[in-house]
Amino acid sequence: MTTLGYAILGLLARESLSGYDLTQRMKGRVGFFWSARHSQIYPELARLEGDGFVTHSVVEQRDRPDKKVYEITASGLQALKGWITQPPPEKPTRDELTLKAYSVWLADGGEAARVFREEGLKHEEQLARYEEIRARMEDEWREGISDPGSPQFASYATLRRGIIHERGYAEWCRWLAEAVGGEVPISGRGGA
Amino acid sequence: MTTLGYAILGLLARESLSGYDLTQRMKGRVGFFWSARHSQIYPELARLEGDGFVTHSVVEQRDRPDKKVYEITASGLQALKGWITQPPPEKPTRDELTLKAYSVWLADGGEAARVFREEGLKHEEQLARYEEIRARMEDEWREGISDPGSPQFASYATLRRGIIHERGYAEWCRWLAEAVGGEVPISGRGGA
DNA sequence: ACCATATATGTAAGTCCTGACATATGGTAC
DNA sequence: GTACCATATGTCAGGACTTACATATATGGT
Repeated sequence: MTTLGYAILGLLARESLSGYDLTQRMKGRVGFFWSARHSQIYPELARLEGDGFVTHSVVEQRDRPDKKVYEITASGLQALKGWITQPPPEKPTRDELTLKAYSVWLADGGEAARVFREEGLKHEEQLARYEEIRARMEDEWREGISDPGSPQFASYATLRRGIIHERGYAEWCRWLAEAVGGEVPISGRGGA
Repeated sequence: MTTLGYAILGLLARESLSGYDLTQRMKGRVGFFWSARHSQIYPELARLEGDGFVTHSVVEQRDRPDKKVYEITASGLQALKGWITQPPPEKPTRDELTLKAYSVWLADGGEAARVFREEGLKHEEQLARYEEIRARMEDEWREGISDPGSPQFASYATLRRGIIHERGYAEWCRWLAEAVGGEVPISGRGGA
């Protein structure tokens, strides 16, 4: 089984979905640190069905094309449960921005500061979006997020991972931008 | 050009190295958030040479096989410099442990706590190794790490990224292990 | 003599993933 | 009418990466 397979099973364990729905879920990586395109999802669903981990039923729709709704089987649920508590194989971290930082000594300080400041902003924006979702979760799911047996708790847990990740990344970008460039471009302080 | 190509150029900009040396550098990801095996490095070196970004000279050795030492060219250095200050394409984050967390509501609390506690420990150990290197750097390179134009500074910057990453990851693992399992196995407290 | 290890350089098969190509239904805007 | 978009499902070519295969030199151990 591939990790993508477990990602799909993880979504289907919460609710039955079509390939199209799965694709939408895999795009918005909120609360879900994995992603895939439909070109990967459809063949994987076929494989999962071949292995007996999911089944599908065709749902006819009036105002849009028919769809295949996939449901997780008992066998699929068992496979998923077994996978969760197995230590993941450690994969090498590949981060292009950090790789750029490794050669930042060759670059112009001002230009480098601009790049790291911009990237830092992106992470701060993502952090803000996550914090917003967190506030909503803590407000609307008060019971769910305190019960480790509920899917709401699990969603909250991945969201916390996202928040910590973005916070750390943004902090590092700010520090590096400051260290290489110094001057922040407020109103009339042209660097030239 | 591939990112791997820039990774290699980034190393060669600091010192000339053989394919074997590059492979060793790419294994120990300390201060360097990228990795590659020799089976990727050798063909990439050939491509870089074909593009005129590196050149090699054969160095004969008495007590071991001869080697090809690669040197970055002016053209290679230019390409590298241009790449550093270009915003990196955003790639989806794929983290298998976080994906497991997304389905943790299905798992046994005790088993899940064990996994996340163990993974947390790994990150704490890596953090300790990084902190050790940091202490040595701050001690031995006092001038280098405060000069953004020195390779020492760049190494220090990537190390800081590593420290922040491991610290955040370990923190999250501890929190999650505590939330799903609670009881930490001290001496004689069998969970059965 | 034989074996393992470190050094040193390559190739090949297979997997995962991306981006592009491909097709079809029905609604809305012009 | 026609063009575009959202829905819906697929295939295919190619790139990046991993694992395994493959070869060669020299040292040190048994």
